[in-house]
Amino acid sequence: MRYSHRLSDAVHILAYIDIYHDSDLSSTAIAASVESNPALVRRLMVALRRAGLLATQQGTAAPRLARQPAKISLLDVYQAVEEEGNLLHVDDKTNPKCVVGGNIQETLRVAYDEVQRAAETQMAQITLASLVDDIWTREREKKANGNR
Amino acid sequence: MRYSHRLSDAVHILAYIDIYHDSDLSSTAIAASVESNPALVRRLMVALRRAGLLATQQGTAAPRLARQPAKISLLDVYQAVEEEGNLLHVDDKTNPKCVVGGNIQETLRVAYDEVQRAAETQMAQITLASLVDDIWTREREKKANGNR
DNA sequence: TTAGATGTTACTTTATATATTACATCTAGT
DNA sequence: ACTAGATGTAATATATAAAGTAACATCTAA
Repeated sequence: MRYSHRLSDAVHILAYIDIYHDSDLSSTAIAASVESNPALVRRLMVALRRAGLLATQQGTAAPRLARQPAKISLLDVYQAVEEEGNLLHVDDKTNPKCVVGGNIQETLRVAYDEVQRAAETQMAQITLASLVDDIWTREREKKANGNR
Repeated sequence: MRYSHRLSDAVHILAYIDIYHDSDLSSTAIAASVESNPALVRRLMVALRRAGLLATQQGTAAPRLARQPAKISLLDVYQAVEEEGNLLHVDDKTNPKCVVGGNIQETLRVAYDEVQRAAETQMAQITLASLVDDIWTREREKKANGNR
């Protein structure tokens, strides 16, 4: 499969807006950091706005976080940008005439739901604040190593 | 993205072999239940054999489970057939000159690893035996409803 | 009024999971 | 040994979804 980077890019956008809140926050500037393109950034920002995570508006006003970083979880971002929202996928064209083919779809759906819940519980415990903290920690470490 | 059904199809194969152990277990027969094609089934069976879950051999011998269904977990199957094995994916081409772009990849990798562990812990608790039980339960319920 | 941004759509490109085909290889049964 | 019929394996084609691209309407602050 071709992997989706929507979640990673959305976190990137939010972290960028938090860290560079006094600089250029245009979709073009953010896209340069993501190494993607402005339209994709804008589409993701719309999804984040609809989920109540980001305050954006047309015109020249800079976007800002709609909640404190500590109040935004990875799960919030995941649910904002991954509409399908399933980490595992059922094969939905099995043979209904067979005991296995006729029932395994529902069986797997229930099992996958349990896995999904476990993953989402963990995602709920990771905040944008902790991710931004980690980014800064790594940045400091890089500087310290570079100056040795 | 086009969703991968490797895990679902692999579980399907194992459940089929468990349930239909006295019938035709050729890759062609299994492919008819999966509504896929024999080559895909064979490729998945090779992966399952390499992981020690399935005993197959060339020639006419029927495949059989290498372990009891209660000793085969969804995690075992997942690790057997999903070589990449990451449910979430880091965008690996961010701008290294930016504080965010230069560090977020590693930051997200650590966070995603925690989510992955939570999901895998749950997968480890789901066995092939419980999945096959669930398939039979659904089959009985369908029959009961059909005979009303 | 206007510059410059977002919101939005349509289309193109690219990546990759699966389907398809073919054939080498092996084994059980004769 | 021979053969039928199965698996193991690779090459290629196809389908599909993610991301890239371009264009433009819309809005807002100065």
